[in-house]
Amino acid sequence: MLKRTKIVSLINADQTIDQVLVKGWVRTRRDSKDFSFIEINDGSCLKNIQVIANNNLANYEEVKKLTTGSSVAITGALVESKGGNQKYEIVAQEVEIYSLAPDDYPLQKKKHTDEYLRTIAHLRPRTNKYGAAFRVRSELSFAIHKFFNDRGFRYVHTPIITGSDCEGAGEMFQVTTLDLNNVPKLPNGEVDYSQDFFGKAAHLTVSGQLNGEMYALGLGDIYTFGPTFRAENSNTTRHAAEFWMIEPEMAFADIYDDMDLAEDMVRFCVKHVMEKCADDLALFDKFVEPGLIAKLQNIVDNGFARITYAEAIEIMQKSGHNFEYKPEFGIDMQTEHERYLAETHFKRPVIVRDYPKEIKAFYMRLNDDGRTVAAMDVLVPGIGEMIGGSQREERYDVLVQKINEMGMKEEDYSWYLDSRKYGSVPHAGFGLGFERMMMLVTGIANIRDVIPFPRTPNSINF
RNA sequence: UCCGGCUUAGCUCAGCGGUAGAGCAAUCGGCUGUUAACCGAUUGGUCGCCUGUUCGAAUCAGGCAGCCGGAGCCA
Repeated sequence: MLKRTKIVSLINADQTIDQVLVKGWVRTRRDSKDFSFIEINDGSCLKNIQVIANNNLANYEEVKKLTTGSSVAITGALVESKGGNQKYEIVAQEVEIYSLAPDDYPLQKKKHTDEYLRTIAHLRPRTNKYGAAFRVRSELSFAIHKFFNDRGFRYVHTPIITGSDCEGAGEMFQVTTLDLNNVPKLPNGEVDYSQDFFGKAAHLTVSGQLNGEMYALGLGDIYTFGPTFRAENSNTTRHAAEFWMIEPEMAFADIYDDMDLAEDMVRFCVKHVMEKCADDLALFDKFVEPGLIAKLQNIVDNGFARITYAEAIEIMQKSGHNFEYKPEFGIDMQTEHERYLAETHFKRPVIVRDYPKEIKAFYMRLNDDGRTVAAMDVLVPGIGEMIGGSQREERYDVLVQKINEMGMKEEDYSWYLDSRKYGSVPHAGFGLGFERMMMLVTGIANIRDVIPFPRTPNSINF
């Protein structure tokens, strides 16, 4: 019994083969006088394999009815092509038709808009662009695991459902089994969560960082890579309600180790995808973001610029550029500022560190100047903030003071404070939005197009 | 959530006060080792929804909805 061969193997074959079996979907069919050209794609690579179906096939009349989107299994000989656009083609000995796609198949042999393809997200993986995007997504995921694994980082699975409503990274989705039409109430009118599944209010995680820190302080170097949820009503090209985040955490590390790790990781992943997905990236370079490959090569070769927040403000003040919001020490940087730094001034990714403490989270380590914290953001051309990280405040007293200063409840963080109470060490980490790195690598400008089935406000189809 | 734009054939769009068009797709036919093949014919639309203005509305006005872009929030 002949085994199926994937098209990627046939495209890259080093010699002809007497008999092969390929299975896939018809992309296009062109009839000739005595035979028909059928292009088959099986998703194993961007390229199609061209099949010659001669009119001596037993079911040739059926073969001539093959439409775009139909599924077939073809047995035949892999031979050198007489045409100019491909090295090999298959001369069919047998064409088995699994299923004929009716004439209302929504994907045509032409370019569709991304907006239209979003309305048929269940079928878009059958297009060149989205096939390429999701092959890259897979390869980029693997690159992340490979990078950390090679460096001895342990992969930690932090919880998706969390009982702490104060992870401090945004609005949360509530998780409940209570009957929303008949919610149990306490005498004071508040919801009686003691009757809920967990006996208290529960939410979907917005970050695994606090949990990740606990494991770094036991295993040394760890990372998480999993889904994250934000109930923010954000309607932009770079926000989704459900996205994947990578959060490494290193014990015995400071902000400089953290920046090195972030830069090394991005450069490793970009290089990996450039090597493994060359055809797919070539498609993006041609149709999605002209200059993409040169941009990525620049990232691999030249690395990131590094400045402090104070220097960033100074650069912008001296730039003569007319900002809508005047850059001054103390402001939270706006999109226009981030874009100016990465796109106009440095023209490459830039790491900004040492932000004013007032605009950053409680767990970031207070610098010796007393007014900035050891936080760093990686700003990327075209995307903005791709990574946010920091050295964590390891001093118990300072951390408690920060918690109180920010009006948070100390008792809510008792387990987190334990890590500073017992054997506290300097440590650092960051969070990287996986989809934003996908946007960087593919040039795809909308986050909805780098997630298989994106979830955004008012949109949860498929 | 705020600001702006868009919504006409299956898809991409034109038409912008006088009663609906093109290209592509689809269907049929022709031609051809073709490359999103090519040539010809045919089919296909309550012009997003509701109200109003007008002799007359796809076209003007108001409301609603959906989508897109920008901003905020962030990853």
